[in-house]
Amino acid sequence: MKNPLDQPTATIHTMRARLATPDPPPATDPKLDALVREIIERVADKWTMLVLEVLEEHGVVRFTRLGELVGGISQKMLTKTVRQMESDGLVKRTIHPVIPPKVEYELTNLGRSLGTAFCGVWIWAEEHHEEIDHARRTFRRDSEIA
Amino acid sequence: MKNPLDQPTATIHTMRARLATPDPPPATDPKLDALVREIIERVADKWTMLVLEVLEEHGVVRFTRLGELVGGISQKMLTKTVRQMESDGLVKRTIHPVIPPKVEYELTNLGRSLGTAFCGVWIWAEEHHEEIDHARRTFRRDSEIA
DNA sequence: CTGCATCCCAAAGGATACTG
DNA sequence: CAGTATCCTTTGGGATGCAG
Repeated sequence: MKNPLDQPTATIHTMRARLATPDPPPATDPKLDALVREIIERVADKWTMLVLEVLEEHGVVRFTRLGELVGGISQKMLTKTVRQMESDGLVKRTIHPVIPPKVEYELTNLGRSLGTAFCGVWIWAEEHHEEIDHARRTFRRDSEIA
Repeated sequence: MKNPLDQPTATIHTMRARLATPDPPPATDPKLDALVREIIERVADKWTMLVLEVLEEHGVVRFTRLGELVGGISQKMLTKTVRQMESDGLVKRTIHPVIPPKVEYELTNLGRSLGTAFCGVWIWAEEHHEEIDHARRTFRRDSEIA
């Protein structure tokens, strides 16, 4: 697909205006949009959200335990995800210089704030899982007809 | 540090307990959790969220235009993403039997409700992008020291 | 033992060409 | 225009190795 120019796409301004902020009109700032979009691309990730969930639930967790709690994640991806989250300031990593080694992970305030923001999606999933299930069945059935 | 969201771990379970029935639901249903988790894994996807955003902003959009508005997505992924969203009941796909072909995409009510739920994350990204940026710089700097 | 890096293979994703 | 098919690159996952 041709991608002549990164169309400024993301327009959070509309949604913000919709919600509460009676701020000045959305003089769309392309740089801000690009920035926000980049963050969404990073954060809208399956493993990131799952790790976030687990840390939110369990507080301070060690590496292996974190992997168990997330479930179905490879060490490699867990490392990568958790490093990225750390670099973005979502997670704090504490190394205890003991033998055997002990490294603990926990959310930062920033991480917790993301968890809160994303909480709405968990609730959405819980409230609408039946609709989704129904839609999937209908879609499959319609596809079979063809 | 204006962060009204700094509550101790808002999770789906604690939220449920908080909002819904005050007595019985501390017991977690593993099947429901698995179901909800599966939905999160599907939905917590970069392209899905970006397409959702675009459709929320622009209403009814044709295929090519949708790709342009999302930006940086290949035809393949756009097709795949939009098909998956359709099968999950988030998107309605309308084929107009004309030449040249015309296929229009728009959100369903379910899709719009997800958009609303995810809106909190966009706002979060906008409010905290500076913190993230700072965290990244700090992380890089600290890494360079080592 | 814990935690992370490496190797290797499978799967996801991008670019292009082509059809209805 | 809206895809599908094809080819090729990039990324993710399992297993292993290894340092602390």
